[in-house]
Amino acid sequence: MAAKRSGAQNRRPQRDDVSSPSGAEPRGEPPLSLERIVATAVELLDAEGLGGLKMRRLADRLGAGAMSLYWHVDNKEEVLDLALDTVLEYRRSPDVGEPEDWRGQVIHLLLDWRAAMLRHPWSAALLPRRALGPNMLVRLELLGRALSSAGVADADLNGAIWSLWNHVIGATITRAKFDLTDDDQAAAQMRLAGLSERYPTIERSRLLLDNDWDGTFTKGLDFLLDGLTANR
Amino acid sequence: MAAKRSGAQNRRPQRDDVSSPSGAEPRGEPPLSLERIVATAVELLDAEGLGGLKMRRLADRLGAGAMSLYWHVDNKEEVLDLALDTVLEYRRSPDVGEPEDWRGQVIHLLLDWRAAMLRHPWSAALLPRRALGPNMLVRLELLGRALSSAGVADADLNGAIWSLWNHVIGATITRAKFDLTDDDQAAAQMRLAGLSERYPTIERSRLLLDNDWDGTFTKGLDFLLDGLTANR
DNA sequence: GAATTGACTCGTACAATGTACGAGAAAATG
DNA sequence: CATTTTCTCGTACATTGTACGAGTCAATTC
Repeated sequence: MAAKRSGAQNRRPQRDDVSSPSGAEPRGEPPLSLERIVATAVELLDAEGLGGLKMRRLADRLGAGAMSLYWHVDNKEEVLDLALDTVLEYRRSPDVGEPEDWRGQVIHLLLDWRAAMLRHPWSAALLPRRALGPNMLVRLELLGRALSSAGVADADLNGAIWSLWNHVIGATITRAKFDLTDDDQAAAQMRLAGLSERYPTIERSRLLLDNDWDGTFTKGLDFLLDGLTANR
Repeated sequence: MAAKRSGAQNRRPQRDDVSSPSGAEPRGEPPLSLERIVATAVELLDAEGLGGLKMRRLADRLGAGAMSLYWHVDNKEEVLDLALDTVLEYRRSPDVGEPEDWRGQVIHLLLDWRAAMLRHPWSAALLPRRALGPNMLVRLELLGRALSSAGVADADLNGAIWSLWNHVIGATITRAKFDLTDDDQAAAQMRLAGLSERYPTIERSRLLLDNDWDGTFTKGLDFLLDGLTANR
């Protein structure tokens, strides 16, 4: 028992040796900490993708031994959870905007959300498995507030939140997938062309090619918001 | 080179020994085949989830050696791809419905889609990574056709398809996640309660508890369809 | 019928990876 | 100084995907 770390903050006592006299470590590596681990994990994920995050590699980047991480973190999953939630932190825009423009607020909220995830494409793949971290909850809370202030009835609130959330999730995942498979994209349309008798419609519409992701996203968003407010 | 299998069908020459005289194999195991491998993989996934699919385990279930699978399949990823697409096969409902009821068709299409995925909850987690298999394409094709016949302009077609697709994806993933974390659900609301000052809205609406997933899904769908047809 | 080829199976072995364990170092505390 | 707490990390192991190559058996060719 007595889980080593639990919720312990890294209360480092400010190890104030300006330089270790024996210059074994050329780099003045700051000490390990949960924050540093997560930040570096995000770096690594951004640079190498989901598959690139190995505990050993992460430790290397931190100038630490692999097992040192495990004092701060229970396991790799926790690193991923924390990395995901970190990336989802909502930085309130300086201009809050007039509170009466609820629709603009919602749209801003969701666009920002989607943008945050697209900045870190690996985050999309984590969504299906990981739990909701505090930053995710903040976003849901803000969304709920905006909708509520827009006059969405309490009975419809959850449905509204989930619908919009689903839109973000779906759009982000789709977008991220097609970014990753990049070169596949042409190949995919090729494959389609070969079987164009079976898929005439999507072959003709070139569904897998020139897609206006941003446009699709905001259009779908408009439809949802229209619908949500239409039935009051 | 000469990739062992490539697109080769398993053209088994019908090994017609009714029973091997020396009863070494009590079980009349049918021979290995891509179909059997994928079918068994789906079984395993249904029974044990994504993490439960190990090549050795799969081979065991098939009464084969682990490495035998690799003649039929390039790697584990391919097994997952095939399992996902198998599960997404569209079985056309016997009553096709009148062609003029395009909206009913679309709704049926998407409900069926979602139902197929929820029957196999592991499929949701695969969506972000895997490519589009033939069965997925069939579904997109049918969706495109229905929308097209509904009068959606060609210019809007892709946007419409993707919006609806995103809705299915998002809803399915959200739903599957909350199914899996089941017991977490109560815990999640607890955690929320502890921090209810920070998340008053979603705490009050009990967002993480009593959710009417089916209702949310069809309602959001209605909004999207309304919007899609409203602007003609 | 003998030899060859090709389709298919599978045991062994290895590399990669997450992490249990426990020995320490270093700082805080008494 | 002694003791406890906090933190680091080398070693070792279990798990898992899969490369390799030998082996089996039927079909084909000579």
